[in-house]
Amino acid sequence: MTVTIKDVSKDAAVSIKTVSRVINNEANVAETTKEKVLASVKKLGFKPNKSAQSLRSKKSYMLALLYDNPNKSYLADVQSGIFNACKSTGYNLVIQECDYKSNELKTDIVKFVEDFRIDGLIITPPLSDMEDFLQNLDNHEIEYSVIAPSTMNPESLHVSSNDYEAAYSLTSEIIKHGHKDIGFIKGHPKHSASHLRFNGFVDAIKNNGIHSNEQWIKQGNFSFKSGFDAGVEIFHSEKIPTAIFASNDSMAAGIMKSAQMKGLQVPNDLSLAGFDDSPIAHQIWPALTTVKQPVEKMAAHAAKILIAKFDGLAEQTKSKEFKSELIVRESLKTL
Amino acid sequence: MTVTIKDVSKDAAVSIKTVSRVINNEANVAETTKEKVLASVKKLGFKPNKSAQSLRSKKSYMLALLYDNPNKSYLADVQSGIFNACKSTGYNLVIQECDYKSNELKTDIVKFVEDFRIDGLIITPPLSDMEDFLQNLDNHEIEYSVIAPSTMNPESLHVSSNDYEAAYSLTSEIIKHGHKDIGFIKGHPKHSASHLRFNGFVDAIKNNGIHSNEQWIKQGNFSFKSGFDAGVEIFHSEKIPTAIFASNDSMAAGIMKSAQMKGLQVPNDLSLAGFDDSPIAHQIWPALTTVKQPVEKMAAHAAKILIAKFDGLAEQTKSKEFKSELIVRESLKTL
DNA sequence: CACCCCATTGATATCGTTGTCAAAGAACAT
DNA sequence: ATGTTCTTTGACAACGATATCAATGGGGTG
Repeated sequence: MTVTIKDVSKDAAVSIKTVSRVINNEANVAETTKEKVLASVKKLGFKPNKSAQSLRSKKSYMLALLYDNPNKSYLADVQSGIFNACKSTGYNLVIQECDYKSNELKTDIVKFVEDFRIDGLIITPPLSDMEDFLQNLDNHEIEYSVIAPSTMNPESLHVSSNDYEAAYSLTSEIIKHGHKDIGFIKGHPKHSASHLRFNGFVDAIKNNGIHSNEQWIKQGNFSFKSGFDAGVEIFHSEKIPTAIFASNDSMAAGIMKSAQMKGLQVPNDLSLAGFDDSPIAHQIWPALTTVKQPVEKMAAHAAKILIAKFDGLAEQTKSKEFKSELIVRESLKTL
Repeated sequence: MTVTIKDVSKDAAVSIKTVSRVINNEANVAETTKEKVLASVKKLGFKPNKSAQSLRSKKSYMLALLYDNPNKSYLADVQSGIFNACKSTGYNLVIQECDYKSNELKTDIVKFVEDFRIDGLIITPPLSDMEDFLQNLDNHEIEYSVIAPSTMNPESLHVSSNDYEAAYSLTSEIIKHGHKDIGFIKGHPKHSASHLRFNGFVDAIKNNGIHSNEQWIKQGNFSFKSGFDAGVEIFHSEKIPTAIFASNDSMAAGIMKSAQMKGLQVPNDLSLAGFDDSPIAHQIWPALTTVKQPVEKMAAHAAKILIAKFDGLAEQTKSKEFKSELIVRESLKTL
């Protein structure tokens, strides 16, 4: 029926332990025996039984993705990246939704990891921005890898993005298009990305000698509705900006809705920019100028560095920062 | 450290086999012993080790979701539903992307199931519409549950939706709003949903004594771009319809873009309707009239009937049709 | 009362790996 | 040649569940 390690050991005329050594890449196996074993493995089409490995070695070969209510397209991209990274390694992914506001979050997650014998966690914003949450994982010696725009702990496994620089250059691009009256919608205050993007905006404004108007800077929370509401407020003031930079595309779409309801034409009366290049960015008209992050690649890398650590290959795959790409579309007009 | 079945058996003063019987809900255990065991399980916080169970019983406790390039929000909803259904049962989910056009699809999937010892598959359109693919699974005695608008084989495990009725009533709604010149954008021809939705449209038109204009009926493939292209074509003709019903929201958004580029105002110059209630439906302005399917619930049910079959509870959870809900928003105007 | 049957229970083998530990042999130093 | 160390290998136990099959005992039947 199914081929076991025993069959391979017979075929290769070595002990089962030696086969085990070979398939686990252990040291101290003679090159010739190794080849012999690998030949038999290939010939018989042997695949180690995950359950048996897991039972004996106390590893589950399961990673868990922790998230709290991201937009669906971000989540899908993250998952897709992780799955691709897992594919060849024998690891699997489970998904765990969390509530970052919950008081029991810390204990719940520790319990979750223990109950399901999860080998490691992949953590997305805003959970990745909660220092005490990560500290607690450290205390319990739970392995994790963080996907976040910035990282407080350079020792930890992480992938980051250059949100500050991207926001800076997108703002510069808006200014280059002749805009001087620029509004900004902040993201969810618990996400470090929100602050980085805002800081990038503020510094670009300053360095270009432009005065920013407090009235045009609104607090949002990354949701479509928060963008819409911010738009309504801004368009209510006596003077309105010629361009608005929203911290993500959903909010930018919300602003576009409020603008259109007010009779303002994008981009003729108002230029708009978002962030993330989510599907909506090019499914509305005019399409949004935005910033595209390689989310899928980032997630794949987050999984890879975690798995590399388990397999003792930590030297080869390390924490890394990924660059974003500016995408200029019709929503940004030259004045 | 961790509590095993042995600890429970000691605590409850029974054999490990009896504990096993209790946690697996086997017959022929005296009520009193059962209670005794359950008390110990609770007291010690015992959780069966999945790997050991899996190794001995030859079940993997893993379901796989098969999909081919759906939109991300649909995929996220499906996953979320399945995860919820799995949560309490001890089953896990892995995701497998497929290419329905691939020649090796059939053998690849059989190999995938065998390699990973997947217990059962959950299959989404358009894979669920490929008769020979499903037949092949049957031949290999692979268990699966299908999420699809229609089902050719009433014997199979499936959840379906009432796409025909929903399209019929949405069309009727459009007609009730005074429209007589109505266009239609078909979905991807490999999806049975496309035909059901189209048939619902055609029958509603006919039964209301309205003449349909072939020029306004275009083939799409569910993508934003195909909707956009269809719109460009339609708006090119001498007479344009007063309303267009697109087989999904992405295509409706595409039409909206082409309309706006042509200077047509939605809904004043053109009413629009979509299908699916994807996020974009209410993130554009005017928001789309559409049909909402309980995707998450459907997916959860698909997982449940599969798991119920494994646990020998097939009688309790059966295949089922889910009803969609009409959502009328601003994109539909009364003439 | 003897007999059989069926419900209940347990002792032990088993699933397919990895861990432990010891043995054999090669390599090197003395 | 001898002792020492290091590399390579294998026999067997162990991981924590379920499967097999036999034992026990209470209840029903003739």
